[in-house]
Amino acid sequence: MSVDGPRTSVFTFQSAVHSHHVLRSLEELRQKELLCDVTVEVERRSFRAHSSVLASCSDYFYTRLTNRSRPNPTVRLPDEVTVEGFEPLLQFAYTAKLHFTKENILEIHRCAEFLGFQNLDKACFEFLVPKFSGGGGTSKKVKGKSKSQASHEKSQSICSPDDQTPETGEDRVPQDASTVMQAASATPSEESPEECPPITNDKVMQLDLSTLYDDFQKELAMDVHCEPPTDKDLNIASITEGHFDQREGPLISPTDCSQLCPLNSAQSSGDLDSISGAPDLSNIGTDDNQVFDSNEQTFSELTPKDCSTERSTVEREVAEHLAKGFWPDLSSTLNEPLPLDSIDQSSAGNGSDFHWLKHLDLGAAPDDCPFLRDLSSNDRQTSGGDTLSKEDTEDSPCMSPINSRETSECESDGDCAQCSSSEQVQEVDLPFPVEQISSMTRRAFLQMLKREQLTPEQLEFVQDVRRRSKNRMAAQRCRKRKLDCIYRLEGEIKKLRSEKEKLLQDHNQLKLSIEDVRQNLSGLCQSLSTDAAPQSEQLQALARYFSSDCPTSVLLTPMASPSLAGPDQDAHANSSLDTFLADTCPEGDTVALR
DNA sequence: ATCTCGTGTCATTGT
DNA sequence: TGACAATGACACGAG
Repeated sequence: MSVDGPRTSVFTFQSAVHSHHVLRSLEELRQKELLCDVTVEVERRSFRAHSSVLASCSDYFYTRLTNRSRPNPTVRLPDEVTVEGFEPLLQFAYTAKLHFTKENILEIHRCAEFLGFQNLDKACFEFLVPKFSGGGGTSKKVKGKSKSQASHEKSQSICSPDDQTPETGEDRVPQDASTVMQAASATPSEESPEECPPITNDKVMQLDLSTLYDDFQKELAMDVHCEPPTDKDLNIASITEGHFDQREGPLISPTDCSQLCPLNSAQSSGDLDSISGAPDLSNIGTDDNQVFDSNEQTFSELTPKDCSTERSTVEREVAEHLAKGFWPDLSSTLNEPLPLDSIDQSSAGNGSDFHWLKHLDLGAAPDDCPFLRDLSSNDRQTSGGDTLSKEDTEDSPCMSPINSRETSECESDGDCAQCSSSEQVQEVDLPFPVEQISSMTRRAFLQMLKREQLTPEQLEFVQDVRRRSKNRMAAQRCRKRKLDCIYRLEGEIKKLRSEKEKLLQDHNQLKLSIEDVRQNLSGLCQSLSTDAAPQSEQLQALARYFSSDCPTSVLLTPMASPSLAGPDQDAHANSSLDTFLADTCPEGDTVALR
């Protein structure tokens, strides 16, 4: 390995707002009908637009617009496309926001399918359409329920795939929506109207992939890193937000707040648990978002047992789904903490268990995230601040992994290690929140131990908690790395396979070329040997060679350069093959021939 | 009943 | 030498 000298760092500047600016400018241009170069006619209505935007969003427009030579074309859409379905899609193309209602979602879906609108089908319709057309349902994924409860629910909610709603006729369902699908397909008689109220007309949902950028408009995200860049480089532009506009509707029980989380694993539970202690999130929901003000109030008035004013489960699941879509790599980043030096030590008390939240600019947009907003409500209800009471830890699954989740997981099994750990928390009666232990810096931890004058029992417990917590996170990182490694290797395998494929194709191509050259040379030698009969023995041999499949080496000896004349040139025969080939063929072919 | 997957924990090793 | 991170191995619960 050689060292070529001082390493040159490569820096990358990436604007987090550029693409949004472009899109917004295009929308402004469209509104002013500036630079619009295409007219779309739908049901006798005309829409001016930019062909490049349409073509980039829709396969249909791509095909029609790229094949046109005439400037400023008019695209008349067939009857299959209606204004009701097309207008929101056009809006989406320019804003990344899809406004829809229960009434027009099917129409939009139909038009989107017809027009081949990208970035919508999987992310949106596969979930939303069956959701709305099926009348909604309750998620059976409720953490912490006893086995008997779960099996009871299972027996009630599971139905065969054949029961899927006829509107969709699709078997493919996103994994995260599978439970929804099952619930949605239940017959009305199986559903309690209190649990699954239908979504009414006045609930307009907004699929918003861009609004967050407004908050970042004056910010620039700068990734400065040395090559090679890694996936740890957080691109702020990948963060999007979800808007879930809702003016009325039941809310979910706070005791069931596991449903609020867009993630459906114990990990998510753990991460959400930690949110309750996050000061950054304590203000979530206090924003003056007009749409949500009423809900905030409703939430704050909720008692844990009061389900009468719960938000529609359907809407909640829709909101979850939207939020999940907005943070597509949220799950993948859950296990990946930021580098320690990137975490503000002042906020270390927030708990590193929710390090994934650090990937989000909560200060910029948390209030607009439906599930985070809801969490804040639960947060207020359950924790009420930094310190957690025993009641809190017992009642809500949205607590720290140590204090609550482990407790909630063990409802059916009272003597597991987690339960004993939880009980120990109560026994040792720590003078500080136990969730702080793992997130503190070592120095702060030691200072706290010194300050608090803990008993040996407390000390042992605290150190044990810290060790386990650190190890837990390390295990998560380790597994994430493993998975990343697997994915990377799979990618490399794929790449190598395609390279191999390409090389084989090249090989075959070269074989054909060789055959062509052989035939050409054969013909050439034939004609030469006819013209110069006395000296043509070698040429005839050459012709025989080129007309046969003999390996080149076999014929090296009789071969001679046609440029040489006279009997004494035999001496040069062997050495002149290269000259001959070089004269006859391009260099590449020479190599291939030999 | 069995398998798979995700996760927490422990023990060990290297830094 | 102690703290910590990484990782293999194991256990456990859920589906």
